Amino acid sequence: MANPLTMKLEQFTSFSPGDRETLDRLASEKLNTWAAKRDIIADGDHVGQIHLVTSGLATRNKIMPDGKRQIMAFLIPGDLCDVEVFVLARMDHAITALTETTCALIPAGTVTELLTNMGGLTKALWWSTMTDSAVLRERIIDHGQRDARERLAHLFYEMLIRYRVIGMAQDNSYSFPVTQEELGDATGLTSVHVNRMLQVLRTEGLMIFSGRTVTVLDPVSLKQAARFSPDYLHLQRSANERHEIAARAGDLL
Amino acid sequence: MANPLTMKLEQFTSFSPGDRETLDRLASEKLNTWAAKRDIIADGDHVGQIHLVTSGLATRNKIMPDGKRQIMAFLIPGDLCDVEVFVLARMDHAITALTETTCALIPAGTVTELLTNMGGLTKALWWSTMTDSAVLRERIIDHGQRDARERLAHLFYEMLIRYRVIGMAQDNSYSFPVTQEELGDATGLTSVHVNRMLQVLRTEGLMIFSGRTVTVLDPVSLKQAARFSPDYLHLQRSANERHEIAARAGDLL
DNA sequence: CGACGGCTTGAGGTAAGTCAATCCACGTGG
DNA sequence: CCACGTGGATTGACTTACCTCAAGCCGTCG
Repeated sequence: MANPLTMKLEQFTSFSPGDRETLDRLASEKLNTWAAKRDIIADGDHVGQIHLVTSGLATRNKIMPDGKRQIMAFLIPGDLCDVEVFVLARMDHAITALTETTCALIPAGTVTELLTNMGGLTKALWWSTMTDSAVLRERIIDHGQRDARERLAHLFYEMLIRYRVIGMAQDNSYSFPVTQEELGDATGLTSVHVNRMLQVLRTEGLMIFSGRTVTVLDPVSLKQAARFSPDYLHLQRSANERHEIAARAGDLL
Repeated sequence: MANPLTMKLEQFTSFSPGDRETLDRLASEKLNTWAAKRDIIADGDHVGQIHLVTSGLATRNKIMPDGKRQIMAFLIPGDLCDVEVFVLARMDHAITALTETTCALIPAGTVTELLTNMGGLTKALWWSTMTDSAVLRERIIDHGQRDARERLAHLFYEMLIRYRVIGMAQDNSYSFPVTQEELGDATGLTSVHVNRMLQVLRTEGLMIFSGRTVTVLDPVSLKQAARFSPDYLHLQRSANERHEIAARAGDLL
């Protein structure tokens, strides 16, 4: 009987018998089962192996500080839970079993082997992809959990950090040449409503968006208004290196 | 002067001098510039090289059939446009310059080299990651473009395909043991509203969700109600192989 | 100067949320 | 075998965040 991962992958590629055998073996070798409502991987976990769902149903989810839960994806047999292992230090969300769920654990050895053979460019590609996904997930949270004002605050705060990281922010302001229409298309709002919320943020003294430039007046309050939690950007390196990034984005995290 | 990609990546890792040199070279070797409002990569394009933004501002976006635009991400210097090259045949969205934007093109040679050295498992990981991202992007479109009924229809239709692909759907029905509360957490709706919309879908004769089981009564109409476009799942192989998948999900695409 | 793209403001409409009661299926213990 | 508790589904009445439509404004560019 074919395993669900191979079935999925065969939708787009043909495997050599060797590849298929490897995949089949990985998918059946080291199994583990979780009861319903149990976390397969908890938010913040550092995982050294990859989990492949082989039966059951799980969710990729995040519990917000206010207790609300955002489900970002349903995981069914054949789905991988935590490819982020490759490059990111820790999970920025949880994987939770909805029903009894069993996973195949792709052994740490295989993973570290792949990691060590990885060139600088490949690693760069993975990191870029993984953080992009994390940003996409945050955008889903946006819509589920944040209202219009919070969403805009979040976008502007995130962009400040991203421009800081590449050295293109001057202090707390940066050039961001978009129209309010485009802000609307990005946040799922109308330009009319974007306009009104920008006024609110301005009168609150949090930030100004004018002349294609964002000026953050009160970073702390803006962060609060955005209900911003920096972990999803994965900018934190090990503690003894932290001073290096402090110069760029550290105080925003 | 450090290039933005290296600056970004150094937030999480240290490079060997050799790696850094390679990255710096790739980021400056083959440059190309696009005027504002031009597509850097069009929806449906098949791309053989990777685009790295080095200056300017672009969006990752999708134009819907009704003409509305959903911006899924802003791309700033240091961001990669199309890592999907690795495994997916074609782009399922566009990259558009907002202002004049220049990109470094990572040459096709480098990319194919990486591709050929890729083992079956690595390829599987990439494909899984890339389609997961595509599903995440579709979820963003959900919130920007679809109302509650369409969103639920979309979720149920997508799950039907996914269960079909792994051989776990019987005809047009599948077991989906979630509560209406959980459907709400996934779609960004309240359980109350989920309930009402499920009733609508039922009375319209499109589908029934009862006893933890989804039964699609009218797949064609459900697909229409969901405004479902299958390209983001990347299940289409080359034309001469298409008959192979017809048995599983083909008629749904 | 007029045209145009983008911003601003106002008046009304609607999809979805909130709150709260009721109902139903079930499992469990007396 | 029935009483009860519990988690989930259902329904109704009311509220609200955001949308739509539409007009007016403002700066810029040909």
